[in-house]
Amino acid sequence: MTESILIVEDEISLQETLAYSLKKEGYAVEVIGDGRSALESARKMRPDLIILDIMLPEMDGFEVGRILRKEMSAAILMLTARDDEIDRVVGLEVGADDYLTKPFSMRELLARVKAQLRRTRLLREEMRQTGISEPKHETLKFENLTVNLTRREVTLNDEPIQLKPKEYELLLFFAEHKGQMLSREFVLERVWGWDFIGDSRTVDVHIRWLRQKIEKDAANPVRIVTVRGGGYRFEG
Amino acid sequence: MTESILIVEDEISLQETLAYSLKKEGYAVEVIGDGRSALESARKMRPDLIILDIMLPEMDGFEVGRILRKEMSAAILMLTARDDEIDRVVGLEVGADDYLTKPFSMRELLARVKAQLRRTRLLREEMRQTGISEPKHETLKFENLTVNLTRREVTLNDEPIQLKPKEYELLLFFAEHKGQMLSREFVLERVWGWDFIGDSRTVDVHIRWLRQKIEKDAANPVRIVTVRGGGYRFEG
DNA sequence: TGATTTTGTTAAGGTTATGTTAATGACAGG
DNA sequence: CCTGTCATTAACATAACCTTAACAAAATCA
Repeated sequence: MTESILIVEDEISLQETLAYSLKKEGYAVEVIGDGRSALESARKMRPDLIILDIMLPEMDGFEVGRILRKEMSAAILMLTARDDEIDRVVGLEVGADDYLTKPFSMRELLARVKAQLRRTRLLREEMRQTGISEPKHETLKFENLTVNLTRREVTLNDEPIQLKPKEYELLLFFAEHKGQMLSREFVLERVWGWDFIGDSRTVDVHIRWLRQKIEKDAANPVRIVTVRGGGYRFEG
Repeated sequence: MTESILIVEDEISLQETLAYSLKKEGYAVEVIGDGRSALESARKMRPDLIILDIMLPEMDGFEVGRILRKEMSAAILMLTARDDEIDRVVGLEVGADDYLTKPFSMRELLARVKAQLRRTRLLREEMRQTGISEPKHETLKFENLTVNLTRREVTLNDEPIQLKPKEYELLLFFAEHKGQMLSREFVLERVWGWDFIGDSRTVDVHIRWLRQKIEKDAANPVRIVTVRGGGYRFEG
């Protein structure tokens, strides 16, 4: 399996240098010149790594990174021109996995690319060994509770129940992680989006509403139990 | 639990700068000055990230990195003096996750540390991810005692037992260091956090509670034995 | 043995985490 | 522009928890 890399860079000469060097290393390379097209390409291509310049026409690298980070697990390596962009790049705003400050040597870039892909590969292998990735089921069933993905509908005792959008997403997320303790932070990152800024207690309130709708006795929940000091756990 | 970093660096001034900055960021930091001791420290400490200089007395960074890479999953960030060492560092020989070429700014180091730990965290969470049908749970087992990381649950004779948050974290820490004598101070630093201010006897009290819950006879403990003048040791 | 240090044990008090409700403000659709 | 729905936050209530201090017991030392 050859690994694929998407280069998002508008400077033609750099485009060519990068593409040439990476291809020579055996990667499948695609190049795109502006931010907006980058989104499309990435969605189609599902690359293993994205090399992303900050200065871009149409939509800057911050924004592109922010969006792609949410949508896929590809490693993101950002190219910055200025030192003071580092914090935004690696910090909460984008959450890039690595960065390079211009000017950089090709050797340096190749080294970082290699390191990132190495990590991704390890991750994938682990996931395969533990049998994690699998196709999404049409509906998830738990005794008298079902979550229908295609209809986006939840039933209790075969009766559809009315959930607010966030409640549905939350329940779905818990349902997909049955038996797993989920911290508020993890839930926020995955359901609300990694860039959510706000109080983690928000989760509590939504849990409360969910409980009222899916628990027999909301005051003594058995489906979504709280793990004090940790988070919550869906028991099915 | 706070994330821990092992710094392997012989230059005193750099040691201090690194340790100071990283502690200020909230990490538990330990420093060691030569290659051979680094191995011991790393085995005991089980850090989340290792900052490893190449130039070291006793045993150079290449060798240390090569060995540790095999033994643990900690991220390795190497400090190189020369550009032409990059290939050896990141390539097959060591397999470091990242590197910095001296001289580097503290901001740059912090950014890379943050990015690495973020990845590690994500990777662990992914690994713990259950998938839809039957969860693959990461579990530590000791005869009739199990610690389930995924569920954040402890069972004794297959029956879940109720642990308070600190008790759970404490037991987990001991379980991860089976057979090792752990001083109160070390336990405090890693379980309570390096910035905990207070009496180390606090540990005793929690140990007591743990014993009541996991020992057959709490008055004559065999799982968590006390090492007089030293600390405690988990025997499994 | 008697003195001293270390650890065991317990309970009280302050602290923190979670449950719960309501108010606020954002947003979409009419 | 109004109306209704929803997400978020603040605020308060309650329950669980952690730390400390104090004394007891055990081990160590002189």
